[in-house]
Amino acid sequence: METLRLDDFLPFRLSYTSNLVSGAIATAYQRLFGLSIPEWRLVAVIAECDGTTQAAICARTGMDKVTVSRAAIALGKRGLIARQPSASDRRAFELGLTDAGLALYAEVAPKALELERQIFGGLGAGEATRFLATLRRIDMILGGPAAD
Amino acid sequence: METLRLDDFLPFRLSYTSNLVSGAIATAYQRLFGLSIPEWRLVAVIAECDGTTQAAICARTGMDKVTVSRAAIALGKRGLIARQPSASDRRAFELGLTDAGLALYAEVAPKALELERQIFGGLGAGEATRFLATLRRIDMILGGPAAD
DNA sequence: CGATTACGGTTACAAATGATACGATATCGG
DNA sequence: CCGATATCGTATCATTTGTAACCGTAATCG
Repeated sequence: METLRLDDFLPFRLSYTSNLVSGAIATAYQRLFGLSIPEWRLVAVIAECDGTTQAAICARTGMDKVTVSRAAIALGKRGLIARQPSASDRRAFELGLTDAGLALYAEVAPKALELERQIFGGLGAGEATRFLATLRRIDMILGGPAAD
Repeated sequence: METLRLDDFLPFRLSYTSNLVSGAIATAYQRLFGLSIPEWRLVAVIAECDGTTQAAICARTGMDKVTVSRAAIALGKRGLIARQPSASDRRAFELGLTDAGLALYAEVAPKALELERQIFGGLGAGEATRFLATLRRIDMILGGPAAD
């Protein structure tokens, strides 16, 4: 019989490493830009897709809608994003980066890529690519047909 | 210039998938055994290594010491683990599974392996192995020389 | 030894996170 | 149209999670 060793138990290992990475990222963003991880994610999504709504961000990132709401309010207060009432749906806001937000993004994005390179650059040639592909497969197994 | 896409950004992807897996595991354990993830981890570690202390569990699993303390107290109250004052260090407890704890573990461990198989069994032949190896490499990059 | 410092574990407190309920609008069925 | 139901975002509340202070004990150093 196959015995259980926590060190080799994939769900544990995955959580462990994810916490390590998230912690490193979180402290870096907090220190450099005063952004929490949810806030940084909002900025990134809005930069990629101007005019999205909070609900769309939830669907895309898996974040809770209240987490997104709080991050949006915080970013709005800091003048980094603008929240325009949607014309087609008066319940929703269309989110966009302000000039300040764009300026911040211009700083944050390269830093993000650099952090990624610092952490994952040490992996072998195809290793990072395979790793990402495996993560996506796991998403599909768990999330059903979703996963982008 | 290499552009940033959140969907391909490894720190995000890793966190996303980890949350998915942890969520699935957490609900299963809660429903089947009334165990939180920290509690389940304690049971697993103690089963593997009878007589460990809480500090050792922290070092091994990366959990916060107060999380471990709470889980230990809860498991003690449920009669699943025994906490014997250590002979060599009167501050520490040596943790061991009671008969009830052993019985629970005999149920939990196979279920854990089954869950792991359900989630990761769909991966290709060497894929899970490579995935685990990559996780360990990331741990080493971030955690310095540690990582077991 | 005696004092200082470090460590194991708990407690008390603060921050973050998620579940629930709500107001407002939108959509659907009759 | 109008009522029932679903959705967007927010606010409230409970739970979880981490941080800082604490009590004992151990180890270190003069």
